[in-house]
Amino acid sequence: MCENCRKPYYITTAIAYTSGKPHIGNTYEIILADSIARYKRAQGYDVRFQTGTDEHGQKIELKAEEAGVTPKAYVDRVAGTVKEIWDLMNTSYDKFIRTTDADHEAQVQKIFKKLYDKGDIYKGYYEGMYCTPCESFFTESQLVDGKCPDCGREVQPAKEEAYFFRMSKYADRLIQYINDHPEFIQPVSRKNEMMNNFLLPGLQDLCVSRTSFSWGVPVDFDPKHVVYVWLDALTNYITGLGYDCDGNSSEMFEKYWPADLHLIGKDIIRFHTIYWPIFLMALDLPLPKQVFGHPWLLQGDGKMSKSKGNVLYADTLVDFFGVDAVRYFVLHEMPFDNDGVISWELMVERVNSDLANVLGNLVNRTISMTNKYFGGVVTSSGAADAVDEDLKQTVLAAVRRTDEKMEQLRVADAISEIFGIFRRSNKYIDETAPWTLAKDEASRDRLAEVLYNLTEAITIGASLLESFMPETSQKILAQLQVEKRELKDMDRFGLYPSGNRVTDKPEILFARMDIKEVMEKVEAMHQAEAAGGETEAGKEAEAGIDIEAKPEITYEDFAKLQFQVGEILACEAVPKSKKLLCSQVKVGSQVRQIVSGIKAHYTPEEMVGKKVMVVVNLKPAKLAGVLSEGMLLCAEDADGNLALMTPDKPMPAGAEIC
RNA sequence: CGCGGGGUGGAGCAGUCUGGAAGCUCGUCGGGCUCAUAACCCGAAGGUCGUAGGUUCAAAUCCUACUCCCGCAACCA
Repeated sequence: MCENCRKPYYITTAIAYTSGKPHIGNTYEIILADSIARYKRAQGYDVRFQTGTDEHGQKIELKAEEAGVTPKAYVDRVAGTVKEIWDLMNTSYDKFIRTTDADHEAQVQKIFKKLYDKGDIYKGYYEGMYCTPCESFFTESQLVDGKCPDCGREVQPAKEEAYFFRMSKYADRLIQYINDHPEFIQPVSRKNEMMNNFLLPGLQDLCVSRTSFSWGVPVDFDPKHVVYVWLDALTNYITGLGYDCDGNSSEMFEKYWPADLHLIGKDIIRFHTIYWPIFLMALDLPLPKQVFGHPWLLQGDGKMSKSKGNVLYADTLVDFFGVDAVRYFVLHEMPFDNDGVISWELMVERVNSDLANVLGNLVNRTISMTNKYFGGVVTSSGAADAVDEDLKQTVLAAVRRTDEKMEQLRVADAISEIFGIFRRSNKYIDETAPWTLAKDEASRDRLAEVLYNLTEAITIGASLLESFMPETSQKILAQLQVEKRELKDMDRFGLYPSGNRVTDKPEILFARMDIKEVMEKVEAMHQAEAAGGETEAGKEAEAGIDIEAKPEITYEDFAKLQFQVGEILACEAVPKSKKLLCSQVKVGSQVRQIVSGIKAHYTPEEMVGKKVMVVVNLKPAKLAGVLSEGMLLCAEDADGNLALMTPDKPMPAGAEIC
């Protein structure tokens, strides 16, 4: 039974990007990884579980600037928050790597150099259309009417020096590897996606350096370049083990590499199943055995928005429900390859029905009866009955099926199997009706046996639960006053020590919650945030919205613009577009067609008849193939809500605005 | 024809690859029980499996077209 003993098992999560506090969707991944890591340990593996943070890049540089701190100070703070949340969620990682760790950075530089010397990385040019004020490159297809999509100004063809990785060189080997290892990409549906969209059409070389920002690992032999994201981020999986590309890797690296499982979000599957394997091939290292792209956890009540205050964070949820309830929810509600949904209502429902009713109540009633009828002593009397068999078989089968599900990484299904034990146990109580047995002294042995079977079933179920809800598992076992049952001993029913005594004061594991009260508390919390002015939304409400200031202009500049009142005569949605409405606007004696991105805020019917503010001398442009001769002006709030500007008093169409 | 995912009883999902009596959890209604956290157990109602065709003895499942929803992309003049 110990065929897995001490076999190494290396599991990683993606490293979290330190641009801000991770929300519950990000937190899901570490919890999922933790449950797998714990289960593997229970199976006897010598597990190493690594997580961490990705701390470089332009976005962080900008965020730090906004916050008025150095990038390092900024990432130190966010990395601290990430770690706090990971710890709060009781995740059992062995290593928390940061891409700003000195040893990681040093190794990235060596790897970059080595691949350059080998000829896999070469210096080239990143070509495209460049907008100088925006400091951004765009491809032809991104341009709007030949101009910068951000600011609308002229762009110039430009080249930026950059280093590239020769992906094409290894493509055939990778295709071969993926075909030979069907289990490599999970779920398998993603495999075809990668093959058909990227590998088979031919791989582009990957840009691996940047000169446009400096917050990154410098290329040591060409210091105006910094290593661009993937070569820096992905290598954490090996540098965290002590890899050294000069051949002085640690023992730990030799032991744990290749990784058994990279657990990542479905959005970065491409990088982990194409670029990462190719980097490893270039370094002559074996490839990870499996990459699992898990789905996403989405908010139920519309899109997340900071200003709406409905972004869910793990620590907020923990305040309401407790750590294990949150762990249970995200693990159980997440389908294998579809996105899952989270909302306050669903959270309360799961806590009440699964945790309080099915599990908590079962433990409570079992212990209560044991105390009431036997002074807390659990005894196997041997007075069996036919109904016992089904209970035992259900429990033992659930153990096996949990194992099968975990083997397939179907964690949600594994938990359901465990809860099957508790559901069956509740039914068993009804079938045996202990309170009836208690009335007849003659059935005292039978009563003892029934309670013994229940206690045993719960012991097994609670022990299995350790990987998913460690604290709850411990609490239950503590109340039963028994050690955790090892996985290898779960092929038998009846190992609970006969004559053992359970606690005489059982505690409620999960209290039922009232949805109305919870929603009231949520509402109060949102209001407190808004009123406190501590959140960004609060500040906006109090002080108005600050937007990025543009350079001062002269009156001549201003006078170039011509504004007039326009009357909307007709309006219709632009076909095949999501945001655009096309209006016929009367300005003076002429009618012009204007396209506006306000479909989400106004219906075509609402538009008709409105007097609006029009920029009339803007060069006409095509939007979604439709000509637009001008622009309707709107006010926009921080959420992107739009309001058309209309005259305060009646004005004729064509009246000049000055 | 931009890419991808999805439409299964009131809610959330499984089943689709490998066609063969439509299933799970929650909710609702009725009943039972009283050890327990108004919890537990049993039963019932409720579904044209997005629409329309096709293949087949048989389609939620395979094929074709269409439609709606969600991400991303693209347009928010």
